[in-house]
Amino acid sequence: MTTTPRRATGRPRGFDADEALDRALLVFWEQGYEGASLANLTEAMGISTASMYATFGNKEQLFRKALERYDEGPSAYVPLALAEPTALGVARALLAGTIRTTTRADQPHGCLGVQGALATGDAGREVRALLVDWRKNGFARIRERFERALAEGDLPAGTDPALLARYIAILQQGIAVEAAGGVDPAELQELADAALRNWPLP
Amino acid sequence: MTTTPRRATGRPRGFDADEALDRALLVFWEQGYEGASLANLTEAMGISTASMYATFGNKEQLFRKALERYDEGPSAYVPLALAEPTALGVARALLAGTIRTTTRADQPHGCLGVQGALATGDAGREVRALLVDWRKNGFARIRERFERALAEGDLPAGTDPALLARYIAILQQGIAVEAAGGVDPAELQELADAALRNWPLP
DNA sequence: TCAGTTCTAGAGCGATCACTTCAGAACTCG
DNA sequence: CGAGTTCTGAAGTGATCGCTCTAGAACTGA
Repeated sequence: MTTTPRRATGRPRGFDADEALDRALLVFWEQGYEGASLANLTEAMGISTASMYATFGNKEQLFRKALERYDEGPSAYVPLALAEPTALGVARALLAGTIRTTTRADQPHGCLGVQGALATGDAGREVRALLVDWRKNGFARIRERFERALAEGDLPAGTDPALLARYIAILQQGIAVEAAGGVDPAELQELADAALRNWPLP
Repeated sequence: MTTTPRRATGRPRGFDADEALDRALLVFWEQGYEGASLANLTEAMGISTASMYATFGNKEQLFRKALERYDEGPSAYVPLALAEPTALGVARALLAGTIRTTTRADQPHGCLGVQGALATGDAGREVRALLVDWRKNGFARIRERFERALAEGDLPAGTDPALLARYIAILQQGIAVEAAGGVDPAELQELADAALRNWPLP
C-alpha cells in the first residue's frame, strides 16, 4: 500500500514491506542518512539488498519512504497539535509532542527531520534539501495555524504569526538537538512550560 | 604552534598547518564529519594525504583540532558574550553571536558543534560524543554565568539559572538548525529580540 | 660536502560503499 | 500439470573509504 502495489501472480514477497520500512526508519533516525550503510539497513530490515532494491528503489527512495512513515508514526502528533482549539494549546501540544518523540526510551533520541541529514557530503545533497523542505513545511503549517488564530481573535491584534511560528519551530529544533545529546525529558518539559509563560493572550 | 612543534632539522613543511586546518574546518562545517572524505579535505587543504597524516594524525584528530580552531575563530563570541555585565546582556550577545556566526555569507551556514556529527554511524561515534560534550560545556558555562548573576542580584531571587541557561542553549541550537536551512538572519534576529522580551529583571 | 633528519608525491593497501546480476525458488493462472 | 511471473540468496561490480608505504626531495648541523 505505502510501497509497491502487489501483483496477483509471481512469487510472493517473503517479508512485510511496512515492517521493514519501520526498521529502516530506526536506522536512519539513529545514524543519519549518510551514516546508515546499506549493510546496516538490510540487516535491520532482515532482507537482502536485492529485495531492498526491488521493493524500495534505492537508498534515497528508502529514506524518502522512511520519512513518510516518520510523519505517520512518531511525527503524527503534529496534525493533532495543530487541531487544538487555541493557539496556546497548539504551542503546548507541539512542544510536548516534540519532547515525547525525541526522548522516548525505545526509539533513537532526537528528530529524524533534523539529524537525518543536517550537513552532508555530495552523496547526501538531495536528502539534505528534502529535510530542509520538510522543516520549512512544518514551520509553514504552524504559521498558517497562527494566522487563523489571529483572524479568529485567538491572538491579540498586532501579533506577528510568522514570528510566533518561528519561535515554536526553533524551540522544537533546539529541543531535538538537546534530546539527541541525552538531556532529561522532564527538564525539557519544564523549559517548554517556561518558554510559553508569556504567551500573548487575546 | 597549535599543531606539531617544529624541529630544527629536516625538510621544512611545505604548507602552513594553521591555514590548512582552517580549510579543513570549512569542509567539516559544511559536510559534517562523516560526509567529509579525506579526498575532500586534503584537496581543500592543498596537501597530500601523507602530509595530513604526518601533521594531524588521522581524520578524527583533524576534526578535534578543527573544532579547537572553531572555538578560537567563529565561536570566539562566546567568552566575550559571557563577559557582558548583565545577564540580559549575556543572553543578547549569545543569540546575536549565534545568528552572526551561523548565517555569514562567506562561511557554511549553521553550527559545526551541531551539524558536525549530530547523528552518525559507527565510524563517527566518538566525534558524536565529542560534540555532545562540546554542547554540554557550552550550556554549563552559561548556567554558571547566570548563577553568578543570581548571586549578584542581577537576576530576581527565585530565578532558576539552569532553566534560563537551557532556554538560551535551546534557542542557539534551534537558530543553528534554521540557519542551516537558509533562513534569513534578519528574521532570526527579530526572533531573538522577541524571545528576550520577557527577560526576568531584578 | 655529506651524514642525518624530515617532509611529500604517488602508488597502493584491504575494507567497505551503493548497487547489479543471475540462477533458482515460490507463487498464479490456464 | 506446465507456462509465465516475481522474488531472493549469493556472488560480484567498479568506486571510494581511511590509511600506509616507499623513494626521493629538501632541509640542518658537523
